[in-house]
Amino acid sequence: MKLKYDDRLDHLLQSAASVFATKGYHSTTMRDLSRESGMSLSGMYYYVEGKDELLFTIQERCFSAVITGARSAVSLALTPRERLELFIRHHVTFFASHMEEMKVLSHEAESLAGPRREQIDDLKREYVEMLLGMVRTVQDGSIGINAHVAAYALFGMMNWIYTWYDPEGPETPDALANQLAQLFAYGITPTPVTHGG
Amino acid sequence: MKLKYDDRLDHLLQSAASVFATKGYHSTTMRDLSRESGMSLSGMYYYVEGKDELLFTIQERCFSAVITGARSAVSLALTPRERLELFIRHHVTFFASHMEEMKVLSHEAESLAGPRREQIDDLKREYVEMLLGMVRTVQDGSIGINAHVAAYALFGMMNWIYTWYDPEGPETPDALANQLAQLFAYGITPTPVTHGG
DNA sequence: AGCTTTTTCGAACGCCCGTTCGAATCCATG
DNA sequence: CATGGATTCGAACGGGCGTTCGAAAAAGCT
Repeated sequence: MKLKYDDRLDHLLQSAASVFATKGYHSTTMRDLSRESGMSLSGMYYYVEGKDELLFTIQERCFSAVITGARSAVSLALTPRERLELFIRHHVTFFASHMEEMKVLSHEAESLAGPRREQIDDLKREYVEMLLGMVRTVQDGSIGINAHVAAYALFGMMNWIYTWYDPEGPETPDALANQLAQLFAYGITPTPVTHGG
Repeated sequence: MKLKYDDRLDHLLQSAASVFATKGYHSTTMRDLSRESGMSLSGMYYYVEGKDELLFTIQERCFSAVITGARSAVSLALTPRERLELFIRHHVTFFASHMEEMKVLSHEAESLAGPRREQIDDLKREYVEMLLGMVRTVQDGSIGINAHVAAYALFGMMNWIYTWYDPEGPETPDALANQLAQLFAYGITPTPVTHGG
């Protein structure tokens, strides 16, 4: 039964992500996490080095999943535009179905320091580079909006989700993803032709 | 010399905004603020009730300035589209020229509690309602992107600025504002006609 | 059963936090 | 110079924080 350990760790990480998302990393105490996870205060230290390793592991696992998922989602695209659209839809639906972890990833980006912070920043660079490439390809040399500006604007409208979106509300994650993809491609102006998707 | 008091308070608020923006509200200690402002630890309490009043006042002043500025910027518009464009340009340029306060406003939205939190939330509702109205008017009954989704997506791409934009960098605040306005209106696809600005 | 390894946890430690308070200092006036 | 309100601040308090540690308990093994 070596699963026991991993299960307990997963449970702790899940509880921690939930509390971090609600109260914020710095206002969350180890005693909060103890209460939420059902473990004793000292018991948690059997699974984790300390509070910051908890945050790091949540962010690292979540970000890795996002990147892996994005690569796989995008791989099916036939055109640059479709690649971009699939990237957006993956990011948004992943976000909507992992709100707590994604909020912790987005909102607590500056809460880590040292090597752990750098490791997460490396993942971020990788992910940003991925989108930047797609934006450049779609723009294809045309000068209009700077690729960096466009990429960060897109991340902004996608990551801001955690401040207002309710997955249980009227807008399904898929519908939300579609609207953001369309908005980024064509703006609020209603598209003349909705291209299959 | 009654200006002395107001000047000292402004100085304290400015220092606090700077430190809050850099370290985050909860990781900032009153001793940090004492060091940055040059006042003594206990001396600050002559000007302010406590740490949370400091955050509240920063947010309240900043948000009020944003709303007032937006109203005035928008009042010159001739068409709904121009209203929206002026709103965006005002928000982005204000953001870029008050990065510290705006970061504190955007990033520490959940750091207050109780009546103070509610008062800031009231301002937020007012501001969101303002944009929502403009979006609806521009859309003019067309069904495409939900107005709420569009409005929050726009706030997302504008407020995300604090995570990546460097006002001293190659992109001037005005240029950034133009690009975001264009992006929201027409998407990444280069516009057939760039309308004045 | 006994022995070893894994897992739990109560109790405590040292530190730093926000805040208070009374005394010291400043400073415009009489 | 004397007076009194405005302003500053050193020192301290109580409390909560992250973390540690050694012993207890549970689980695995022969």
